[in-house]
Amino acid sequence: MNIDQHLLHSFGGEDKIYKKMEMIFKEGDHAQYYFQIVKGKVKLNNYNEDGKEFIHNILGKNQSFGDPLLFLDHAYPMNAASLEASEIIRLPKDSFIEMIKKNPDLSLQMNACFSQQVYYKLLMMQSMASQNPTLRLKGLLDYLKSYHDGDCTHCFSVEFTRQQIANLTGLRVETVIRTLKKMEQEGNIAFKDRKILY
DNA sequence: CCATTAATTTCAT
DNA sequence: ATGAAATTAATGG
Repeated sequence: MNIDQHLLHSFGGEDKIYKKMEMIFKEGDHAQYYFQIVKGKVKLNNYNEDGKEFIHNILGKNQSFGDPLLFLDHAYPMNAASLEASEIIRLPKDSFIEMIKKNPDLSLQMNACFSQQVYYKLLMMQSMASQNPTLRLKGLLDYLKSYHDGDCTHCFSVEFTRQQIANLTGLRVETVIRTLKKMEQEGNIAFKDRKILY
């Protein structure tokens, strides 16, 4: 979701600065704000029973996060933390609801966003259910590319570290490296420096 | 430069 | 085939 900054401000949205690696909300918290990134990157994650991290998603400029929880009476099922110094607009839940009531078109836009997210999450889930690391990586790449507008082959560059990719797919970093190498040989992906082009 | 962090390789299982 | 540990490369001050 990407809502006009001026509109957010006019309903009481405030700019908040987060330092690198700062917690924005954590699992179990009750949703109180709508969050939209102006600058920086945010990850949504969980830690499994033996402390390994699983990343649900990494969001950037003009993307919102956690908004589904504003419509539910549930605690957050995951954490949100900044990956780098970030600027985020924060709008209190009640004001957010007010804003939507006064701007019905937003409601429609949100439906479109949620639908899109559910759709791609479903595709992701199918890929992640596979034991085959190539399919998991391919699933992630397709998912990431869906956020990206352009549609040329091997020109979408993945700006994540190998470790982050591992945490997004539930694979080990070595497996990611080995599998990516294989995919490159098979022509599925290309490399520019060490970044993936898909 | 040195320190930190990421990528890759090695090695044991 | 997989992951922990060691090594090498890059990034940032």
